[in-house]
Amino acid sequence: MSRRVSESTIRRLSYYLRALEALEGSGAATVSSEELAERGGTTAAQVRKDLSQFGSFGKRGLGYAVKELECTLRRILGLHVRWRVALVGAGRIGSALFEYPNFAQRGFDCVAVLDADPAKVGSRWGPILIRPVSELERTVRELEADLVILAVPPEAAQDLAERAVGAGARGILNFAAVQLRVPRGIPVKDVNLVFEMEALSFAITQADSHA
Amino acid sequence: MSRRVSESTIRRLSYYLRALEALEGSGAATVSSEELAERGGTTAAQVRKDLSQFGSFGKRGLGYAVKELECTLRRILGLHVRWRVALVGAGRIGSALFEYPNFAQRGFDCVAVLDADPAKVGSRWGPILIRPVSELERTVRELEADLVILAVPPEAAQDLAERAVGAGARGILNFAAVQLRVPRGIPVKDVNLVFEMEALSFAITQADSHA
DNA sequence: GCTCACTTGTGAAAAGCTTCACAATATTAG
DNA sequence: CTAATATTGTGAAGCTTTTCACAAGTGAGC
Ligand SMILES: NC(=O)c1ccc[n+]([C@@H]2O[C@H](COP(=O)([O-])OP(=O)(O)OC[C@H]3O[C@@H](n4cnc5c(N)ncnc54)[C@H](O)[C@@H]3O)[C@@H](O)[C@H]2O)c1
Ligand SMILES: NC(=O)c1ccc[n+]([C@@H]2O[C@H](COP(=O)([O-])OP(=O)(O)OC[C@H]3O[C@@H](n4cnc5c(N)ncnc54)[C@H](O)[C@@H]3O)[C@@H](O)[C@H]2O)c1
Repeated sequence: MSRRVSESTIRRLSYYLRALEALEGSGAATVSSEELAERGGTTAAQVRKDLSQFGSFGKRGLGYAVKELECTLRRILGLHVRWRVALVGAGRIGSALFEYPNFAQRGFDCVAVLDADPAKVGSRWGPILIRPVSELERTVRELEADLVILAVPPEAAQDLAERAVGAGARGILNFAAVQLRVPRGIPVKDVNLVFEMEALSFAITQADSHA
Repeated sequence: MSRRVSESTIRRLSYYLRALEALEGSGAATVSSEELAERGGTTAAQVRKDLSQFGSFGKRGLGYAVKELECTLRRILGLHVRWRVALVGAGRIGSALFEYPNFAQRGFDCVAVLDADPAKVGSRWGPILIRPVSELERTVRELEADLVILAVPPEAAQDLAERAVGAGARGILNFAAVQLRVPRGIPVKDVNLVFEMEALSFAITQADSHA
């Protein structure tokens, strides 16, 4: 059943899951690939291909059972368990993320916050005490953090990534604008908002020069 | 010269530009596709293919002139002009973005901040006065904002996107977890951090079930 | 000038992803 | 039970992106 699944498929699964949640709220019991496609911004054929990589979840003639597919998608995405997250960098982005209620709602629990700034270390964010980043390894190990969010300056990111992985972290969400080198098998997701803005800049410029 | 350029190519161009800036700082005058690839997390052949879509910028046997290529990439990405940005939603993400110095450094100037909350409207963020979102159209039009950042709740995003585009906005960076429908030719970039976390969750779960 | 080491630019091959098209299957109505 | 209608699951086709491989160009050393 499982060969390599593409990044794009995974992103779409997340969209489908959102769509299903919305549908469940509105009381629908089943949904067609057509409708799921509409909400996920893709095509019906793509929806079916995506899902078929993991099994056969629909009924011909009828569509997919909303609740059941929702549950299946959660399981596929690994969202049937809760994830333990350590946040490194208690700055502007770090604090926005920390206060973002969707993470916890989605199964991602922030179990620790770390920072290098002595002025921040020791202060409290709600129930969480900000720890010195020198305790990164111990924190990841003892609190069994699965995921690490790096919201630190670019020059600190590589070192922190290595240390976190060495201590047992299994995946990284990286806000620093550097290409992290990590051991094979450790997934890294980069978020770079400037790159997104640059892509907009390119698209507009391109359109202009063509007009 | 210009057929359709892929999203992935554009993202890599951004990486190359960062790499070139770093190289310029370290005094190097030329750089090979090999070295650029290393820093951009890709392969030498990919670098050359990416660049060749826009012209021939290298010298065989030597590589690329750092300063020159940097300048060329800026022009390709449309970063030789400054972009005027309106930020809609002065919440947690909005304020982190507003204070992020890299945007301005990169040519993206925040010319207005808008919010629906009467408690926020009228207060100042540095030199900027927060405006009521009812003035969105007028603001975009009068301040000639090119780009709009939507850092608002999902249910407000579609309406605001339509209004912004109607008033002349040419691109959107969207933090709300909805698939925006906009007129053809208006680029939209979605940032969804929960989706990134879910992709990590999937990758780890997948790896486990395979082990 | 000639050779050598190096590196680009690019057509062609390979790999990956999306769309198409339709047989297979389920439900409903008569 | 049969016909009509709906919708999935999937091989094959089509398209896009990446990788390969190498001719062609460049500068340095002698
Ligand atoms: N603010 C934004 O909107 C934004 C947007 C995109 C990307 N980013 C990126 O995210 C990262 C963080 O940005 P920010 O705006 O939150 O910066 P910030 O300066 O507000 O916060 C960075 C935090 O990291 C801490 N820190 C520095 N070195 C550290 C280390 N070695 N170990 C642990 N903590 C350390 C600092 O004390 C600070 O609290 C940067 O790489 C930035 O480029 C930020
Ligand atoms: N905080 C995060 O880390 C984070 C992460 C990922 C995504 N997001 C998404 O980004 C968006 C903003 O998140 P946030 O955490 O900053 O939320 P927030 O509640 O802190 O801020 C939202 C702001 O939007 C304003 N607003 C509400 N309706 C509006 C309208 N119609 N017009 C203009 N302004 C309006 C509110 O007054 C508030 O100031 C949300 O869609 C959220 O899901 C946030």
